[in-house]
Amino acid sequence: MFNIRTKIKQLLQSDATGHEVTVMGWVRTFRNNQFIALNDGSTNNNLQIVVELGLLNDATLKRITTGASMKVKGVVVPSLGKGQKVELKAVSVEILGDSDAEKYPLQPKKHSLEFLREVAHLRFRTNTFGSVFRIRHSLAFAVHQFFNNKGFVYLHTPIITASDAEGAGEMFRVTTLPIDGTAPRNEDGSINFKEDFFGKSTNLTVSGQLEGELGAMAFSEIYTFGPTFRAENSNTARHLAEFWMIEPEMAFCDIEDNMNLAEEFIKYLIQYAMDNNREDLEFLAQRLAEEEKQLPQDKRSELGLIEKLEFVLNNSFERITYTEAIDILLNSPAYKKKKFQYDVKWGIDLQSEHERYLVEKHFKKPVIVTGYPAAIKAFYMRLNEDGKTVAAMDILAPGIGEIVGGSQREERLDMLLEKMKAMHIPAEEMSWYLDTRRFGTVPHAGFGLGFERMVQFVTGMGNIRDVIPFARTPKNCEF
RNA sequence: UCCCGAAUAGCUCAGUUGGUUAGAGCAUCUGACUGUUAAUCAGAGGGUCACUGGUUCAAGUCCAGUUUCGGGAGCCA
Repeated sequence: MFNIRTKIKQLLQSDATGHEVTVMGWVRTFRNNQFIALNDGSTNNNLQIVVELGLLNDATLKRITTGASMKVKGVVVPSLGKGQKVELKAVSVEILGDSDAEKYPLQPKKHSLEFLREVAHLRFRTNTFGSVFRIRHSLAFAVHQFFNNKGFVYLHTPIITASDAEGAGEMFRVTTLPIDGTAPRNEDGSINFKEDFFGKSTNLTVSGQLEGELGAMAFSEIYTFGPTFRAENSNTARHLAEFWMIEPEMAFCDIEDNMNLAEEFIKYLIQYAMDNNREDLEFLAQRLAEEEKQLPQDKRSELGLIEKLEFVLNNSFERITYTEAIDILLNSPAYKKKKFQYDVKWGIDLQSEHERYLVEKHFKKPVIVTGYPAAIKAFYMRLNEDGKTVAAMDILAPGIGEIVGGSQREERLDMLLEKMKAMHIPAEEMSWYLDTRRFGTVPHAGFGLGFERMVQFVTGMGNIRDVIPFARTPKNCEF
């Protein structure tokens, strides 16, 4: 029975009138006992339903409240009022689900993002989150389209892993053992994980990369796109305990190819949203512009959201080495005026303030930094000729910080073993990983792109909790 | 986790040097109006001032602790 439904987006796209349609959706507002603004989530634009006097009895009129769902059959007519080209003259109205106006939390007015986070189960019904999550969908779809077009194999790497050698952060333990202190013990008092479900200690994945490399060593190019878990006690606007990450891994590929792919990928995603989510981007751009009016002039962005995205599309990312980045920082007015809280010298890890200076002040566009000191990067990154830097690359985006982290991998077995020993990574447990270097090793590279950070960049949303449907952060696991 | 700030009606906020009955706009409810665009007009209801303890004749207001949220930092994507 529901296939007779016309989507509101489709209806509003056409100027055609005179025909009868059936629409279904949720009431945004009901004005004047006569005009219903109906929304079905296909677009932020509401369909105006005109209910003529006498069509409905008082009891039914009272049930048309904000949030109520309904099925409306009517005739599409040119609108007499301003604000919309066409409207629906109702022939019949059926309330599908009532919404108690006294209890429904959403009002036809502006709500704070903080408040809407507390009603995340209903915030999809707002314009802002409607736009954000339609764009999120588009970007996810574009991820698959991009890699599929290039012949990459989508590889599902495991969510539960026994590997704790990655060092990408604190992990969530996965166990079926009791937590009340009665778990089986070894003689030395430690927990006996041989009795656990998998017969060993297991965690939620912090990265699919190592498994991804195994795939690349057969399919040449793979990518993963799945949830990732970090048990870090991070309380910021750009960290989640559960987030989605895209990790391509390419055989026969060096750091240069890796950078090229990452830049092309990011631009592809932006272009896809520009082509397919124009209305939603325009809505968010306007929302941002209004928000910025509250700020003092020096805090406002130079570019609007759409201009920012166009600028990124039309300009190459700046590519510099870590050593060059350090030099720029050392020669910067900010450094000379001692504006940096953290000192700058070769060998340090770049701090947020340093990254922001490079991206937002110096280059004013996305920057790819390569050739980091080996000591501050992961064991699997390939050692450069100089013997002290590795073929790592981080892409830094304005307002977001690190959006991509990647590297060419160390494919030389002896070098890799040496590095693992130096970094106290148990080679025995990683034997399956090392096999790729033992049997037909090839130069290869890959990167990880934080999906939510990408959504943040495209939508302009300042807090990562507002670009994932249900955020998991320290002390918060609602819904 | 660290630094700073905040928590008052369903929402957004005001509340003076501590002072007796805690306010506004919007929302809600009732009525009016009926081509409205966050409709408008009139009226009404609505409060554990985050929580726990303390100081005081008296605490929304001062102090301590806790919780949560926001801004910044660290860890990172």
